[in-house]
Amino acid sequence: MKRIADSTVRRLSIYLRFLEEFEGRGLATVSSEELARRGGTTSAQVRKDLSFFGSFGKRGLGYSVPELAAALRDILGLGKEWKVVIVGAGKIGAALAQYRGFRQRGFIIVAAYDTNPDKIGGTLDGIEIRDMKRFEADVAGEKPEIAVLAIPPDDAQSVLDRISRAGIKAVLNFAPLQLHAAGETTVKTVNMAMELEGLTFALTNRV
Amino acid sequence: MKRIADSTVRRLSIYLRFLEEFEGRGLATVSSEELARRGGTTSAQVRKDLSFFGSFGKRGLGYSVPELAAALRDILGLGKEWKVVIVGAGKIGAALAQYRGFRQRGFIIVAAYDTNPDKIGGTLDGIEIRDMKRFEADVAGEKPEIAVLAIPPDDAQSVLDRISRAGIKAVLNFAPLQLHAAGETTVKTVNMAMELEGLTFALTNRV
DNA sequence: GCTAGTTTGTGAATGAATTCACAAGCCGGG
DNA sequence: CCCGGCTTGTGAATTCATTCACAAACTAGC
Repeated sequence: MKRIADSTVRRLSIYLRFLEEFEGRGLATVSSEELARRGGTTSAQVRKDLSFFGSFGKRGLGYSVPELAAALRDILGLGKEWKVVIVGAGKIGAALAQYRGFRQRGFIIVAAYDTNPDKIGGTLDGIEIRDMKRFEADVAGEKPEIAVLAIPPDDAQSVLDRISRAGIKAVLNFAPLQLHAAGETTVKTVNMAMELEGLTFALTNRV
Repeated sequence: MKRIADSTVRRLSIYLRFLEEFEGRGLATVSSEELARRGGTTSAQVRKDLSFFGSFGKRGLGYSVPELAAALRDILGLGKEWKVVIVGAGKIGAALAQYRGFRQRGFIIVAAYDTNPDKIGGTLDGIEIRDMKRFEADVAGEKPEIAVLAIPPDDAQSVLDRISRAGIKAVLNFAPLQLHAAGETTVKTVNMAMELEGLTFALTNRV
């Protein structure tokens, strides 16, 4: 398979969000022009993005909303449920545990892990907080596909290695730190400090 | 000023993080090669990124750690303190309020806003939760430069317009939604669902 | 003060992503 | 069943970002 750019995948997510809105409103078809307007891009971009995966529209008509939505869900791997574990039951972990967007899209949070004895045994919005000591054994049994890393930066790299060795191939990292993924593990980092600096750069270097 | 790519600005943030680590360890100089290795890029990329802003190194020697750190702080607009308001005192707002990385980098959270009477008057990690009704008047007086938008998606666009009209030119958006910025306001969106879909795409379309 | 060994800064070359532009295909009306 | 009006899908052109490669500049050692 041809390599697909990250930026393309991000846009597919955006298109899917609008398609689901249109689905809810019962619209039957949509044009690349309409999707582009909503998503802040161009119609050519929309068509090019889709063309990497096939041909989903009808000339003169546009795209069937439910068909394109289904195709995008399939492309993005949202056709199945994914099991997620949260590593780190601090404030960020807590915010993520209660985030409704997860379940809505088929992400099932199976457990949270921490090393703090005061937290272990408690719950986070109904999700069990387990001892990190059990991590490897639990992963071997439950086989979650995705880990969310929400711990302070100091231990983040070593815990990532542990997650990776346990066999989890996808990690969403919230530690404010550049992590190096081992083997075939994919890491996406969400870094608020970096986004903020993007803003201050824009404020400072205003034309 | 020549337009600088987002990707360049992100890398500058990363370099700065390493430089601060080196500063803490008392290292005097660093080469583009070393910065590249840590940041997961190439030495040519590091030098090119810096070259957009000037010439900071010494041939044969590398870069002075404190000098380059200072230059990057200056470029990224971190030389001053920025006042931040949090709009939405839910779980995400709470997680952000206690995030130490903010203050560390000169971001002062002046207040949080909400419409829920049960929350108004309370605090979030020592930060006052105010009635959203006061928003415009407060902004006119306190002049915060940055707003963090942490509310459910339904009202996000209208609240963004309100923020923008109140005169705030930079918004960090956590609502899972594509927002359209009015006028000269810059919006950066952090969207966990989108990042997760990047991961499921990678898991699904593994080569 | 000369030489060997580094490392920067930057044009030129390459590679990647976006935009252009238009033929091909579809619909609806008469 | 043909025509006019749309909209897709996609090569070609363009723009943007990264990598290459090397002269210029510096240090250290002798």
